[in-house]
Amino acid sequence: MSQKPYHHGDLRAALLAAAEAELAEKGVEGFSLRSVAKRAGVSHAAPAHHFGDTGGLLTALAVEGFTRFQDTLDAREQGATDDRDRAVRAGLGYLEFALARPALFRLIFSSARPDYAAPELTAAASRAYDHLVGLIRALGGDETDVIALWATSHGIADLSAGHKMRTLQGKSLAEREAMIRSVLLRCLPAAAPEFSRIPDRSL
Amino acid sequence: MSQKPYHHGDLRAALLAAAEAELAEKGVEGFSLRSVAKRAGVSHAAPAHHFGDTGGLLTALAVEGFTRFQDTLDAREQGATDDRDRAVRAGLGYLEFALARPALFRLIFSSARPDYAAPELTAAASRAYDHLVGLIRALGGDETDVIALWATSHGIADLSAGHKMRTLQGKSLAEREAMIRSVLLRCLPAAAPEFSRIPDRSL
DNA sequence: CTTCCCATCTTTACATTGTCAGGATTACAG
DNA sequence: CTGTAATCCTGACAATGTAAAGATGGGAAG
Repeated sequence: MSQKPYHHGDLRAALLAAAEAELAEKGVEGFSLRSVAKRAGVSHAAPAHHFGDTGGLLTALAVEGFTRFQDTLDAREQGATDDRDRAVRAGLGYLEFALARPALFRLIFSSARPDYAAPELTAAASRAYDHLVGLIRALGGDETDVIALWATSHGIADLSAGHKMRTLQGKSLAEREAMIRSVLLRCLPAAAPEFSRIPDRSL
Repeated sequence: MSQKPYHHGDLRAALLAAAEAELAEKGVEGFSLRSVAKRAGVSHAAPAHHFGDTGGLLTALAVEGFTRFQDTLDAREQGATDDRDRAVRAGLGYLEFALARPALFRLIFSSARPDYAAPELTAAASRAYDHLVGLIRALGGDETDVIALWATSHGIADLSAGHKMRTLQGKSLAEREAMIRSVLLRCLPAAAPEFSRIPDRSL
């Protein structure tokens, strides 16, 4: 049973792992379903039973990608000094994820292959969005503030993932973080006019 | 000579036009070279002589895409009241292009298929970047300001092109522009402290 | 005007890919 | 032990990208 069991046991998870590796190597545009099956050591038609077609597999992978995305942001937000710092850290997490897994980032944000009508995927995406809204609400911000933080974080992340923003690539990590911090701070709702020892959620 | 001349006359341009149509319909990920050849009414191997392979065609298309991108921004910048308004209009042009030609936008900013080492493409991209730097310089801004305006403009455009930012889709056009204007204004270098009748380029 | 060269385009061929249909194997309930 | 359904495989087909070799005609050299 250890060499080649006809029934894999947990092929679905194995295929997802293989798909993630394939994606990381070939990118979304070079992704091959048959190659994924080979990685998992299984026939080329095996994925069909679990995911239907290629879109189904990429949809499932996108769901997993969203949770990993959110995990990265959550990890960064830990240790924030206040709500303001927390929002900035979320933006830095956004970039960290895009640089660590650029292909997965592209899959969930810039690809037409996953089925965004799938309830699991819309749920995963909504969770991430709601989290962002929570960050802004804690600062007393409105819809415009949500757009500002999201767009700026996404822009830095997407351009960096595609190696388009060479200005940032040249800098050291510390210097880079400092620049991004100052950029993100502009996007947050105006700070309390006075030195605020007052609780942030006053309104 | 009007029915089927063996020599097309200007096949290269015809293929580029067909490729743009194909891209608009199928997207980058559904792009087919053979389908492009059919559109141009030519054999499936005809593009090879002019562009080498698919990457070559998409590279040439990306070059054309960058010039159209810049044209859209330039058109929007016309009629700006001052340098500050001009930078904001550039951002709105960024979005306008992404919404008008989402697939072309993805091709030049979020695809791995064009060859970004090709000198024509790097030149076209550099022109767009240099233009952005000029906008910020006119406002007395620095590198951080360039990143801020670019990232925010790109984020709004990319998320809108992918229909990810539903908040903006719901709004009317006027309301949408107003929100984006206020977001972009945050990214620009701090305004002159006093009511400025003074020429902007004083420094 | 004729001849020859070569850019242009076609035809043919092959490997790869996604998807479907049908068959083989195994787990599991009765 | 037996039958059923889930799981996985084999085989086939159309579409695709790419390379090789042939067909066509424009244009220069004589």
